[in-house]
Amino acid sequence: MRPVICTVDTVLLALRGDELVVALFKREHEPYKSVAALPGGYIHPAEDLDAYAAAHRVLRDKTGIEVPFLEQLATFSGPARDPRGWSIAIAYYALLPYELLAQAQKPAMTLINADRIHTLPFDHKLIIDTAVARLRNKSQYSTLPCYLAGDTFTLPQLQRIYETLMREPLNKVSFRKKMAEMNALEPVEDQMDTGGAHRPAQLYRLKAQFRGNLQMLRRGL
Amino acid sequence: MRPVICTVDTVLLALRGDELVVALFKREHEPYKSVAALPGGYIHPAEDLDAYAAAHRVLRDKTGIEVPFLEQLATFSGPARDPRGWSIAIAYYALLPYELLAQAQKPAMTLINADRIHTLPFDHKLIIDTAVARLRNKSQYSTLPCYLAGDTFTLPQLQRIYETLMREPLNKVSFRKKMAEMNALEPVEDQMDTGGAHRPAQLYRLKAQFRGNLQMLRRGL
DNA sequence: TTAATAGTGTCTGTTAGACAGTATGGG
DNA sequence: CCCATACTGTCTAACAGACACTATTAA
Repeated sequence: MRPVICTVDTVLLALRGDELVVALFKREHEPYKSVAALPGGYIHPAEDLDAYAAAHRVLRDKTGIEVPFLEQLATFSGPARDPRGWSIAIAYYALLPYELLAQAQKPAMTLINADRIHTLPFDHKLIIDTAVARLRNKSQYSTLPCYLAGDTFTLPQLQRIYETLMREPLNKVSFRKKMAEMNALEPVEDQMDTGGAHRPAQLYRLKAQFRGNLQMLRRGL
Repeated sequence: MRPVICTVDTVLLALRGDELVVALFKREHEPYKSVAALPGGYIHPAEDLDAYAAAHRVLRDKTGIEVPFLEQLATFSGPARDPRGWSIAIAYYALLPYELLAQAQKPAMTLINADRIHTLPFDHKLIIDTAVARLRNKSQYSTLPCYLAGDTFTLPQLQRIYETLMREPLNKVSFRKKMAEMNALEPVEDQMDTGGAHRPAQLYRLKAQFRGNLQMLRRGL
């Protein structure tokens, strides 16, 4: 009886303008060698404390980045998803600011629109679709989209991020009330947005206690 | 290099009166032989189409029941959770009406209050706590609690189930508006609740298209 | 008729959101 | 001063929930 193949796969997401992109990497090994696919790899029992640590390791190795947000998505399994045999992929999704992803550009990496995925090896299309659905869903009632902004950001910038994810315009007054209600942001003292010929906006950052975590709204946006 | 141990564990939940109970089974094998724990077992690659099918098989074997609702919860992993070595448990949670669970009573099965879990083998306390938190959370905005009622039920019965899960009284008018908004229930023709000396209630059932699925509310209860 | 619970209409306080006003920078 | 965008106060409409009223059964 052949053992079950145990892997982790990660969906690394960022916002490039108003486009949600996912990072694919040219595969170094068979199967599907040199085809673009989600970054993933075998679990290393000798090295990994758990699957979360394995996902972190995979992303660190492929991108050199310590991602600010990484969460388990779901586990995909079965005999057909991997030609090597019956396999398990514990899938994670990670969010990061586009600037961070762009400056760590690796030759094997390509960014593609996460809403227009066509054919990919394994069941990676299904995994990406699941991750995007989860991100869009959680955006309705949590601080999740903050991880797609930089370390500091203005409320108008953040609102544009939410609007892009939710694909609908949001009311400015309500949006600010909801952000205040979550109580997860703090103003950055004496700092303002660089910008054009107009009033600068207050800069904010996630409070330290919420970095890596999420804060939920009782009622969504 | 020893292979990763691949298992599924299932959290079988039911409402006994106003008490949420989880089914534990006396273990047949080492480790923790004859200790009560979550029903689970190895994935059988030759037999299981995927981990979901394995969870269904485990529950069928232990209880003889085809559970009406089964959903993946999360995957737990690491070197310490199982004394046999580095392991993965793909955890599922299942809901069913208490009557169904009670009539399939097996000698190895015990039902314990899901809110008062103390020590259990492996990380089964963590898995149960995660399942209960998920159930309570999804109860706020979905049809999930319907699977704890029988095939047919009245709205007052269903409201009591929601109230038990959410641990707060609900407004009758609002509750009914929300149930209507989800549009997932249909009245059962010409049938009324058996009961006492009072007006009988209309019986409802989940529409066929929603059995095994969930319907979500845009804004919670 | 009474008791008991099912189901519904009405009113009220809260909240979401439209709108328009003020604030504050550069040109 | 003008323009553009940030922020905020006000008003209105929608919604949630309290309350009470009607409906329907058994005894």
